[in-house]
Amino acid sequence: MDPKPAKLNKTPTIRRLPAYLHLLRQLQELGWETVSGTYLADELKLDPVQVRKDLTITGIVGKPRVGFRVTELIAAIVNYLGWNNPTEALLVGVGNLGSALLGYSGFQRHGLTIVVAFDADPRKIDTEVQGKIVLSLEKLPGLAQRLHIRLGILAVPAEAAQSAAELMVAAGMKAIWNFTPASLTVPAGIIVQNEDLSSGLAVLSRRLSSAESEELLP
Amino acid sequence: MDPKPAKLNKTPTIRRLPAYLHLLRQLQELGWETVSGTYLADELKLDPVQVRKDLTITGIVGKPRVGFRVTELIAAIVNYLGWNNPTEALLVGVGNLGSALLGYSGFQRHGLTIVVAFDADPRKIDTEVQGKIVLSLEKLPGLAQRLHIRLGILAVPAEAAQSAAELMVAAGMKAIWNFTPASLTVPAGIIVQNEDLSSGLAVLSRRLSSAESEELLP
DNA sequence: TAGATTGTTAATCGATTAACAATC
DNA sequence: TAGATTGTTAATCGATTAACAATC
Repeated sequence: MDPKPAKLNKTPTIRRLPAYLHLLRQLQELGWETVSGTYLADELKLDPVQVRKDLTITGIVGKPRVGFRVTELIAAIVNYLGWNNPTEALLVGVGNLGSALLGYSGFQRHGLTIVVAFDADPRKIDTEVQGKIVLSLEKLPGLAQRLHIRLGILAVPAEAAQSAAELMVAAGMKAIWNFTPASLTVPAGIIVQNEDLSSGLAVLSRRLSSAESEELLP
Repeated sequence: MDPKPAKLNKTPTIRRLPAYLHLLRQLQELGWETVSGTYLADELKLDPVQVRKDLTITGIVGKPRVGFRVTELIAAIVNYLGWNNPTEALLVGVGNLGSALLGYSGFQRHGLTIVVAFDADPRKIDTEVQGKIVLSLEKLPGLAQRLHIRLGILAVPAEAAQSAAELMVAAGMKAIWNFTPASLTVPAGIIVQNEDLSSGLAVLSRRLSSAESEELLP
């Protein structure tokens, strides 16, 4: 028994796993049976040591001189991420971004299905967007509980984010995937995963302006 | 002159700046003239020391017992990120995600305008999506050069990502904002910023399944 | 003034990278 | 076998957190 309970977070590694997975699936289609960590590193512009270390998290061991079995590695990553057992989610906010998320086929491939969407705008209510029905927000609590949905995707305007989050929590959501720039306040134990485009844009903007100044004085 | 040229990367700090900015703008609307780092930390669930350290990157200094001037801080962040001088971009791939990006008003607010979109699908060509004209990919090189666009947003299917990226580079793009799961190979000096939803989903999935196992054995 | 808040220096923590023995 | 590749231990690097003097 450790005095400190061992964090075991490994977020940077987890973030890289989908890239490994994507590449491995391509290799699998090409008929590769094994692949070396070195090769994966090359393709993904990563350090080979980092690749090997990352892959240990899945529990897979490779063979020296040979590498890793492609099929086995794919299964291990998918399993580690829980992408083999289906998760159902609801979505709140059917604007531009919300509609795109509704129709995004990438989620399906990772075991995530958005089963229903909600919006406050009467013109959208009871229509279908991307083949998914859009309901009034009032129906959220009842439906969420009946369908045992515990993941909510939040894509409303920033001003509406906190109240929508509260509605979600009251309706039993255990996790909120927050696509708004708002910082949500939720009870302890509720998972909030922020996915904000503007932080990516911030990094990109800085890199662009650094590149510019280097052009001038190289 | 340093022997090592000083990295000065600070990506984690840069990623947090948009959150400060969003909150500061809210406070400004409420009429706040000054705000303490402690308060910002509280609202954003960050460490106060981290907030103060982050803000130093903008060059702004606060007053003990008072805090920071809201307007000044907003201006400093906007300026640091280069969000006050407009950037024009083109977008390739007008699928679900591409359409959402075309219509995403958040970019506008950060000085980024998508001026034109391109797609390979003849049914989309010469239509308007979100008020933006969609052109044939063939027209990209000529138009990009004429308009001096140097940022390309990539939202095509993964299989088409590499060739679209090459087209962009050939047309003079200095940076590619890559919304596909593909790992792009580009010449040295070209900036690639990956923005992959699946890495966010990976983190969320792990957090969800950890939470589940804790439910069983608390 | 007293004390809340700042900016900075030092300590801690975690992730990446380097070095290397094991092995197929 | 020889050597490419693995897994692991140690060193380095960078970011976060703690401690604290300065100051309004």
